[in-house]
Amino acid sequence: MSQRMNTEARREQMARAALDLLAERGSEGFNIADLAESVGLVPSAVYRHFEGREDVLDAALDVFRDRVYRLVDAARNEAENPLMALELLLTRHAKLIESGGAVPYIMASMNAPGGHAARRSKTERIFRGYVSRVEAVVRDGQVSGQVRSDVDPATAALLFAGLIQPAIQLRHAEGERFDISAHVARVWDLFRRAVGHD
Amino acid sequence: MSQRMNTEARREQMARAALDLLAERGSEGFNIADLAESVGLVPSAVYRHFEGREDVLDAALDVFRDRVYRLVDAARNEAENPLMALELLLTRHAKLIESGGAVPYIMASMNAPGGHAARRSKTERIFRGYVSRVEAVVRDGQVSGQVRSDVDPATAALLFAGLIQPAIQLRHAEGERFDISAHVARVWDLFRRAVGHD
DNA sequence: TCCTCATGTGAATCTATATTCACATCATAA
DNA sequence: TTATGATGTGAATATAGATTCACATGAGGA
Repeated sequence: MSQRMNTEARREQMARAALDLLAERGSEGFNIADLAESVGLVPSAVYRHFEGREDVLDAALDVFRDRVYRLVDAARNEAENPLMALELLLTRHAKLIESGGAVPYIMASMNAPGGHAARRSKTERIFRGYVSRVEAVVRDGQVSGQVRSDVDPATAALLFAGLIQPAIQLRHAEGERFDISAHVARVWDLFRRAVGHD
Repeated sequence: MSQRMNTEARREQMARAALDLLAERGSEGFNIADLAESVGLVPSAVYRHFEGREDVLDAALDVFRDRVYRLVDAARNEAENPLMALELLLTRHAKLIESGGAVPYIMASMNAPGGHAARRSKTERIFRGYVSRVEAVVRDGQVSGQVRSDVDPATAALLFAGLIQPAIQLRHAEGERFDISAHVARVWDLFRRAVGHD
């Protein structure tokens, strides 16, 4: 028999493992058997801790949301000023993508139609939460004078999200051949010119 | 019995229908039974014209690719100058998304991991083809002097793709509430400032 | 007109997964 | 030490969906 674990710890472990699997195969390729195996258990054991497949995906999304939001908040706290916060955030996204972390994939495929309605609306909320956090940083930038006041913060926040999204696709498709950090550095210059003072 | 049709016409019809279904439900939710019904046939009839599900998806991607590329080429031909070509292309993307056309969805979910390897590499090629067409327009812009020469065309092309991608997500999630044409107009100003002079 | 092939149909079949269930085993509290 | 509830296991079961197959039918050429 495998190592026993109380259900709270097991849920946590499985949610993280599920997120990793989602990163590799997407929700389409995700299945209970692989999840169970990845934590050294048998498929039926998953049902000791989750109501079913959707419940697992829901928990994985919670993990995802916490990680992403933490990433934004950390960048905001650590940087000296709002623009540097966005730059830091962008480079950290790139690093995560390079290391194959789960965050990037989900961010990119969040929009997949089909699938469970509740799951979709959850990913929608997560994305909006992300964007509104970035939007807040943009507003900070306007207060500090780094960002032009005629820039619409919501628009700039969506543009920021767009800096990384196509790069995620290419990275996923081309792997190492696509130097995402280098791309991000170049596109950051464009973004700064777009929102900053000349 | 349903209307008979020769296999070439039927394949074409089914490929288009498949693309519409993909737009609604994604590849995860796409199934042969619904496809058959949407053209007034019975599931097994699909196999008269396609080898199987993957073959259908492949054909749908061909339709998708042709439409997208045509969109870029048309914008390039119709506009007076490269920057206006990009603006026209962007607004047409927005229109397509508003009308619920299939193009936007696939563009957005193209990166979904999992799934058939051949299909993935096909979507990758399509995306790269799209980006390199946009890249060519950017180069034109540099030649004509509208785009700064220190801008990397590949980077700008990816940024351009990023203008529309997050908007697709929001549109998909929020529907009518998200005014994508208005957003696109605002983000275009940012893009022009990023790549243009002054 | 009659034949034959291409196309359409409905009923199987096959397969991958999720899910359930009866049973086993371990931790721990009394 | 023993009883009990929580966790893990392996063998069913259930189901959705793709795929196959034998048969039907209609259009067009001999």
